[in-house]
Amino acid sequence: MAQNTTIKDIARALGISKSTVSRALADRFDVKPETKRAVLEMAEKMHYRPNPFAQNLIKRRTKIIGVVVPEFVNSFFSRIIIQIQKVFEQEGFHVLITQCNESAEVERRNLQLLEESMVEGILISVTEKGRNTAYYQELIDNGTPLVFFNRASADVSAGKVVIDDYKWSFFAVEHLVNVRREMGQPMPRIMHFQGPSEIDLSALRYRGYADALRKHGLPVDSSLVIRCESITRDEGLRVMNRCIEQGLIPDALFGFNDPLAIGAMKALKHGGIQIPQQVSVMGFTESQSALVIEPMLSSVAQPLDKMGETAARMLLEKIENPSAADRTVVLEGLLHVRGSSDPRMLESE
Amino acid sequence: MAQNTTIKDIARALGISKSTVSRALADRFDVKPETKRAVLEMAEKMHYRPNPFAQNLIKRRTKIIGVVVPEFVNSFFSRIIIQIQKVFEQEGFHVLITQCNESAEVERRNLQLLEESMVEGILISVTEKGRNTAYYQELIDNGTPLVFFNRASADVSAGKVVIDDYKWSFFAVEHLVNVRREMGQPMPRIMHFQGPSEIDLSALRYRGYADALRKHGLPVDSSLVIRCESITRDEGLRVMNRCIEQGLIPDALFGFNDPLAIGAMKALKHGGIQIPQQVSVMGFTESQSALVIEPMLSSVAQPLDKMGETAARMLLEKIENPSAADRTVVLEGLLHVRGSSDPRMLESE
DNA sequence: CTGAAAGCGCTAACAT
DNA sequence: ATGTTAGCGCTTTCAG
Repeated sequence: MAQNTTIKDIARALGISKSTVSRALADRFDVKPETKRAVLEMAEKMHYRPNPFAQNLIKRRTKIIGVVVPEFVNSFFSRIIIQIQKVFEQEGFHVLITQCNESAEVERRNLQLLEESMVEGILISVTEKGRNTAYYQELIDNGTPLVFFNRASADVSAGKVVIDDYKWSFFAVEHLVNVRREMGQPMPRIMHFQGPSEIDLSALRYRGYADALRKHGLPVDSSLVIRCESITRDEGLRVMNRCIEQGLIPDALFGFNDPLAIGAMKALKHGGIQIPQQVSVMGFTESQSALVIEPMLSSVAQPLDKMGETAARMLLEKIENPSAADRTVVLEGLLHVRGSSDPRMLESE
Repeated sequence: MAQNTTIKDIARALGISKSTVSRALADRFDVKPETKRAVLEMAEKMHYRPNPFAQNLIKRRTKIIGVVVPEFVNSFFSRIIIQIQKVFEQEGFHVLITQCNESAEVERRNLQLLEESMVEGILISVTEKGRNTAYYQELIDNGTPLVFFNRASADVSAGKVVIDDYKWSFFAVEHLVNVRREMGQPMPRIMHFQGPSEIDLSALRYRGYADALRKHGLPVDSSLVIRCESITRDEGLRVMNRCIEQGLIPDALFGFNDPLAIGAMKALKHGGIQIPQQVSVMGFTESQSALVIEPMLSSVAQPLDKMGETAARMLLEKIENPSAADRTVVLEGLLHVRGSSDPRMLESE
């Protein structure tokens, strides 16, 4: 950060006042065109760069927004962030990205960090149900616009961009029921690897699962609902291995997310169990790896680009008009049926 | 961004001068303990938050550093960034992250953006060979410390943290030669999917490949070296499919990176070719998917955490002492041999 | 059209 | 130990 030229330097070099320089630089109408040109030229020549801190101090704007995500090694949030950046950089905003490794404590620290940086708004996908709810509210009350995306806090009134997890879980499980019935199993036993209780979505996706079973006249058997402690491939592997040990082999599996489903597939394949002939597997939140595993994993894809862009625009609106109403936008998902659930899809892979 | 309390407000509330408040807040020794306590209490009560812009304006520091990466959907850079953030947040810095989608033009814009934000330093992994070299140099000359990580620009003198791509490519290919010879092929034909010419590393990894062949008395056959246009799974699939069509089936394949290798595996498997019995496959820059594909992909893992931390500390050093010498740290890789290259590894999967 | 002056919130001499 | 003053770089009245 070398010491830069200031408007004072330009003023002195041109023998005019710094107010005029400031006006010329701001392209105001009340400056003689020649003066304007002279200033612009000199500014160029002297490599003038406005000092954003002096500007912010006056304008009371930072032109920075903050993003808080639970993780970003899974490409899911990375893709959303790319869109967010695209929107905000177009509007001259900087984007401060923080991630909290699924820790509510770090999430809180990140929010504080952003608050201290005087961000003009925050986009957040929450880590744990409830833990920082009061703090989200405090931020909003203190005048920082907040928009939730993907994982929202039910207890806070703010802009939200989500997909209907309940609905798409329902569809996913309905597909599993149908496909197993078409394979000649009228009463398929469908297992669910449930997400951790700290994540709101776990309950939602479970409800979709349970209601789909009920709709099709299948019992909701609690021994087929297994609570996972984390949502990684390793956990999926571990949990499914335990099931296999106990002789608990279902006809289909609906995983809370792709990594869990893929881990389970690994365990099943290792145990000599045929996918999808013996067990149909379905993930959620389609990942890169869904197309790598064999057979390819059926999953619910989410419109990540749209989610990022919608959330970004919503925040932008809130920043420009703080009294704008809080809206909740529900985006559609997309059920991708592949070989892991439906034998008919195997040939095309 | 609500209008916050200022030190002036605190001073007025306490009937003292704002300098004293400032001193008390800065925890200076020359303030009466009671006064200090009173100020701190009042600050707390009034929800005082220092205005960073006023502070920066005086201190001439932004406490922001910028990161520029070519992409971050592949978890590779995400992991490095997490470490970078860890180091800098501990030191009270903010980290501005930008990604350029492998576009040199966007990279340049990002650098300008960071420069305008008056970042105190930049960590960069370059997108394209040569394209912005002059600009990197300009930034350094203008006093912005710059540290390259992973992909460095050979033409610029600056801190660098890399792995020895030549060496580890050499090892990777040597392994392929050995494993094929142990399988009874004295003169294995080893193919290389080369990275795009715009990436410096492409040439390095190719040299490692070629030299390993030479060392073991194998010819470097240019028909076995295929230049890829991008480095995605789809490209790997496309290129290998073309090879198969042409009846060009090697005994082993060394991919520029994991996605290319995985795409190739997909094509080979689809073509009914046995991995590793007929073709041994080796990737580079170990990815998540290496453990998902079957058989699991042999690859060279890079110490991402260490790379992030080392680069961050190097930049920190440069910021604190601009005259510090430019060092280049070469980190060790790790060759992970798995079932995609070595049949003996298949059982343990 | 332009200059002088005030002030954004804060820190740092310089006084006392 | 505290108050006074000046000033960081910029914008914005207010005069002319």
